[in-house]
Amino acid sequence: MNTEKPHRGRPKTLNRDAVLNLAMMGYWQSGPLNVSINDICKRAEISKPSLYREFGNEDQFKSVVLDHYFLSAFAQVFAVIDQDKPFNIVLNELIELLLQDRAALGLPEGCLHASMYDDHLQLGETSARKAISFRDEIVTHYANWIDRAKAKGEFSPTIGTEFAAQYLFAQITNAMAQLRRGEDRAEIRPILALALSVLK
Amino acid sequence: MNTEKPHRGRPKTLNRDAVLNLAMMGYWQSGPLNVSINDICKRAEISKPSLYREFGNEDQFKSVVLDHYFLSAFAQVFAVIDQDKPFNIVLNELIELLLQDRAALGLPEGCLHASMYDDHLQLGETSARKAISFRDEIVTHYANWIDRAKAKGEFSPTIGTEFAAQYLFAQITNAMAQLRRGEDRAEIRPILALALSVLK
DNA sequence: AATTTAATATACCATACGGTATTTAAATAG
DNA sequence: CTATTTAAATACCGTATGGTATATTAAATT
Repeated sequence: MNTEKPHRGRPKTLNRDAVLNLAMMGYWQSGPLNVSINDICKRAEISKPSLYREFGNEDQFKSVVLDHYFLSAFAQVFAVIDQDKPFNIVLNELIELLLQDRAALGLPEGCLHASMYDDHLQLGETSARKAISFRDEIVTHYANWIDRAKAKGEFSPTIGTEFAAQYLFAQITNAMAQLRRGEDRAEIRPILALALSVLK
Repeated sequence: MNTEKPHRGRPKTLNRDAVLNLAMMGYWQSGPLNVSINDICKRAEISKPSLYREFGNEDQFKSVVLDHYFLSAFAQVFAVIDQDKPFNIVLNELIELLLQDRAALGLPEGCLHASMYDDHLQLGETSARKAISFRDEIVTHYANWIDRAKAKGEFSPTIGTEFAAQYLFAQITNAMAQLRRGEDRAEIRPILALALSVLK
């Protein structure tokens, strides 16, 4: 489906989605503070004014890239969590998803959102707020999952839901940071598994 | 004690220790990637050539600052661990030390070594190697502590020492990262406590 | 007092950054 | 064909970076 209706001026050649994908991969791979606008323009073969016209400034651009990541890459995590399976099963599937071999899929290590949340104090206002608000969304999603598990008697009612969700987020963020540092999956997996075993 | 023996040329006015302290605080506060040589020279009121003459290049300088941090700030951690007290007691004291109110002491949040280890892929060769080698030293120190606890029957013999030490390092690094992000101690403490409770 | 040595400060280098003023190209509307 | 609208590309701006060549200054030795 082509939604573009003929406009008046010179037709745009900038492929918004392609640029977002490329930038997402760059930030994901190298960290959101280690890829410059110049880099992105060079790799996307567009001019800087084109990027600025389309996205505003660097801060707003990063924010949109984070949106893009959240929709395209993070959705899988929610898909696993939202399954109607026993808590422990889903937890194991989640660990496997997070620690799967990325190189084989052509994807960078770690999690772009985790990196942006980690660096949010050095980011611009727009992207920092977005990173924080996505964190809240993720934690809430975890909390809903835990509440459902509690209702099914699959989760200890003595652990507060909100706290358990924050704990889950902290442990997963930690594992993602380890991955991004290039640590070995074989070392990360048992650490994450042990840390999350207290929720079983 | 004044170890300086009269040299031939102009006497140096650069106070090496003062510069190292100042740089350590800067890197500790803002992260090792977010303080420039220009910044440090301005704040220390020295010229750039003076700093380069004394320390080589930025990478080597950061490496020496990390040494300085390790000696001056990290020693407390080892002091707590090396106490001859029951494992659980020492573990609690360690948590308290790590999560003490830094602002009251005029110290930055987080841990400079943890930050440098976290960012070691973006650092120069010398400082990256030092960060890694300090990590190994820390993990070894943890391992020795755990072995002593095992000998006293205060630590489960079913958990591998090396793995437990890595787990400890990962959890503490995680808590330090949370502190540096400005998260609330009241949220961090129970997370760390729960994660480390599996070692009891 | 003249000379040597080493540390200092000034001023600069090339490079890269985020961001933009200005010109040029491509389409539609009259 | 001309005017208008929109997007593109070139070339530039000010600022900051890590790093250094050069000149100057201050002490110790001769």
